[in-house]
Amino acid sequence: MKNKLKVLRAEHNYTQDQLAKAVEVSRQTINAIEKEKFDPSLVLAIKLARLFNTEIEEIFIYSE
Amino acid sequence: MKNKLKVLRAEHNYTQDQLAKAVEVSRQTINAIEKEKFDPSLVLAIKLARLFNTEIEEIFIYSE
DNA sequence: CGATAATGTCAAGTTTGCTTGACATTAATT
DNA sequence: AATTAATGTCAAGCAAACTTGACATTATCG
Repeated sequence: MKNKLKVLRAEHNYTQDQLAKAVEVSRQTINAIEKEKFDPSLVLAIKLARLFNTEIEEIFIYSE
Repeated sequence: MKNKLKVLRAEHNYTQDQLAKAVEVSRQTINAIEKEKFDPSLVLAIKLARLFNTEIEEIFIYSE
């Protein structure tokens, strides 16, 4: 799964740490997702979409 | 998190087993999600939304 | 009623998401 | 150049998602 987290975060002027706090996960989790080490849980994906005022599938692109 | 899986599945005339196969998980996983034992992964949520031609947040309702 | 399909549930095990803590690298500021 | 902020990454551990296998209960149907 690909994602546009880093871009969205930049557009909204958040550091990884600030974003982590805003969605209540650790900074390492945000970093790992940006680096596509793993995918977020559904709850985290929802929180991120809401924070950035967009749809989950605008952030997370899944093919197949 | 609440969800409308059971209703959607009924509307589309799927058995739990058929749905499980359609989204490539076990029947028990579908059952557990319907019974709200746990939430699906993001990938599974996306597959379900696509199969039912709807949005993730139309199926999975998260508050807070 | 009796058979079969569908659903519910439990246990045990694997994988994945996420945590804390630590430290190294890179970018920004002074 | 030196300090600080931000990011990258690793390890160890816990929790949640998901698996297989088994069996019990509830619907459906001949």
